[in-house]
Amino acid sequence: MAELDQIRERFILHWGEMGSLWGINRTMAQAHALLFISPKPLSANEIMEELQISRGNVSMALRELIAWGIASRVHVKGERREYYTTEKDVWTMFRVIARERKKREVDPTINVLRDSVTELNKMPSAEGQYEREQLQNLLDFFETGVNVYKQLEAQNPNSILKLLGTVLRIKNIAF
Amino acid sequence: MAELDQIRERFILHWGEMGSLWGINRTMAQAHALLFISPKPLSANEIMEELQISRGNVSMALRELIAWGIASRVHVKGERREYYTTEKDVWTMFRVIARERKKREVDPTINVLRDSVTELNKMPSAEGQYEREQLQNLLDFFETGVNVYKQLEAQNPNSILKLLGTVLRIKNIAF
DNA sequence: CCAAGTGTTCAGAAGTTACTGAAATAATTG
DNA sequence: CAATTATTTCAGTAACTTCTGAACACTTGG
Repeated sequence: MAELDQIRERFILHWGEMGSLWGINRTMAQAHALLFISPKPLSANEIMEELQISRGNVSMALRELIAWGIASRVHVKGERREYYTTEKDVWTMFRVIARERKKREVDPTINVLRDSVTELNKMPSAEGQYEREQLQNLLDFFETGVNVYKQLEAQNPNSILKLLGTVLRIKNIAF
Repeated sequence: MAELDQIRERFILHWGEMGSLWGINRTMAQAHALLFISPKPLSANEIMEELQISRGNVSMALRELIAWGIASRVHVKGERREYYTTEKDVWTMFRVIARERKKREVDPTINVLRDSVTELNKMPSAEGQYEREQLQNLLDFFETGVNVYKQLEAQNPNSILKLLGTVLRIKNIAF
């Protein structure tokens, strides 16, 4: 049992570190890891205890996870307090994260690039030539990415696997 | 000309913000943006001036960019000081970034997951059942990702585009 | 309608990361 | 080889982010 706890803890700590590298705060990532490997929904108190953090911090981390769409409140019958759980299917979880990151990061970037290119196109042709090209290339890259994303978004996890399988097979033939 | 500067600045600031969200420090991302849209290599002095940051900060940001493999020193003939430039091809740039992030983030995660699953498999079968399943799923996900990455890594930018094209077409037939 | 349990918010404290500027080091040149 | 210029390093500080804990709000059971 101590063994199991140790493995859980290692995973939780690691996931927390990864979160930091990804611009997600450590506690939030840890709470996510904890919910992800817990067979049952947990109460705020249990999370508090497991992660050794304050009540307020738990409340904020859960709020954020819910805002991201990867955790949710669960009512347990006959229980007064709220319980929390997280998306358990890995593919769905990453799809949700991808959607959110696209919205927060990619879409605004595309807007900036599009506006910039439009502005640059209005300018005397000699000026800002190089800048125009580079920003256009970046824009094309992001737009291609968004197209691929949109196609994948519509698939269920199994279809995605099949598609990936196809890509890999094609590659093997071609090279 | 003021117009052009304004567009450059907007892009640089935005790229800096994106960097922060991605766990890359703002200055580093700004320096990268600046080099990316500059037709010619820039000296540390010029970067300092453009971004209004200290000499030391420029030095550190460049060191990091070089460590990531997306910027490099350039010797300009007859010039004493060093000049710096960045990978100008967008696809190559993202390939380099992907390789680096895989090394820093994905590989260590896979190691943790693999070890954890191995440990859990040694335990009495009833214990840690759920944890085992969840970590195994996560591991499978990352391993699939790495496989896809490895296939794509070997391609030149054009092949990647073709592959993506194929994927999108297949999708249209299947749905 | 009070006491106990739960959840939220937020000001300030603690912790972390980024930046400056000065000193050290290195490279170049007359 | 001394003077000049360029670059790196790093201690200390500034800026920013996260976390705590106390105040408040709400619910429920007695």
